[in-house]
Amino acid sequence: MGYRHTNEEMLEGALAAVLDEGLSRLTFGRLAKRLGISDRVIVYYFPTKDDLVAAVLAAVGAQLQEALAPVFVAPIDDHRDLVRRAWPVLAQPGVDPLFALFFEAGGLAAAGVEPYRSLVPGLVQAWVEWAATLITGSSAHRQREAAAAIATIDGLLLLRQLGGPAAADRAVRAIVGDTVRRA
Amino acid sequence: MGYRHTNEEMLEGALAAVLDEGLSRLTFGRLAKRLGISDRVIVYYFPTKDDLVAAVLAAVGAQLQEALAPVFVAPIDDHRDLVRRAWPVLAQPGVDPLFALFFEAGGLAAAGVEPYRSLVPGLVQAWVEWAATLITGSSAHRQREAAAAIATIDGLLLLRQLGGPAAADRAVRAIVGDTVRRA
DNA sequence: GTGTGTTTGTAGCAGTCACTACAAACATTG
DNA sequence: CAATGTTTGTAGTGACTGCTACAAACACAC
Repeated sequence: MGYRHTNEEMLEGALAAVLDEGLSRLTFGRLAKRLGISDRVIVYYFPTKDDLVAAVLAAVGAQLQEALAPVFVAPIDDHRDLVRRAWPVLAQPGVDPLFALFFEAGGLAAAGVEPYRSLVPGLVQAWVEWAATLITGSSAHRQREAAAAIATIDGLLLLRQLGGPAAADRAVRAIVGDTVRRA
Repeated sequence: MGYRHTNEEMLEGALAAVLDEGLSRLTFGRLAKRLGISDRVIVYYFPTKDDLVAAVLAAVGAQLQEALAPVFVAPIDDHRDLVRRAWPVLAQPGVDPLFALFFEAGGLAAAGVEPYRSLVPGLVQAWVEWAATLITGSSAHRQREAAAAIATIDGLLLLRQLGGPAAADRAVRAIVGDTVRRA
């Protein structure tokens, strides 16, 4: 038998743990107990808590992009086009806990808490840039619409977290409902 | 000379403290040190930490409404109309720290952390309802546009916190179209 | 003055946290 | 076997947390 634990296995466990309990309850001790191992194995692979959090946040970012990938299969005209297509995808189960994590990390980043302040903006920027490459039109148009799309989706999902699904659905109807027919 | 401390004075100090350091660094000890008083005076007025946090969050909510009040002086047609008028107001200094607090509390609420989970949704709901009363049109239209306005503004300000002012400005341009008015 | 409410000093509680020291058992490679 | 890397046990550090106990000084209303 090989060694029992690997970096990836523990990262998966950590991701499951934070999806379950949130970042604020991620500790060496709790994660070890959850995985049924010694806490010092985790420290062996992630020498500091920041190392662990950074790895978890990277995994969250990857999961978020993976969750949004189906939205970007077809060329996108503008941010409202994107929201219209994204909303059914964002209604899938598993999306809300993922964004709950994102908002928790984003809130801590906005509050200046390390290591979130240093890590989350990079995630958002990568996300916007990735969206920009999948929108049609001029470079300026793509950058504008990508930023608007990320902002709108984030706002809608935050409203869903804090105001409930009904309020978010109402907001989506207002945003994509009045269809302006423009080229 | 009267007693030295009142509920409101300490609440003001607590609000200033969280605007400075964030909710995650709000403790009895730090607040007392900042105010130059004993920590047990704070406990005397706010017997538990949750009492203190609840009072601070209520104050934050009031400040947010106060900051947004100038937006709602004129009748609002729809959420894009609101965003167009709100953006110059939201560029005022002091708005960003206030929303950083809101996002910190919202993130913790999304993560299920008490007492945020129990307190923040009420704030958001009150905010949406308040906005709905100031939008013109039918009841359904007002509710839709109010929810969309809150979602859009939150998304834009979150993008400003995490992606920088330039990205947020780009997003606003895409959302409100070419008729952006700047002050 | 008496009674009641406020402020502070001093001290401590029990819990959690990230992190460390050290030794021993274990697996893998060579 | 020898060398190296991995896992665990036991134990502990120092810092911080919300919260409490108790007594004393203080302000105020009556």
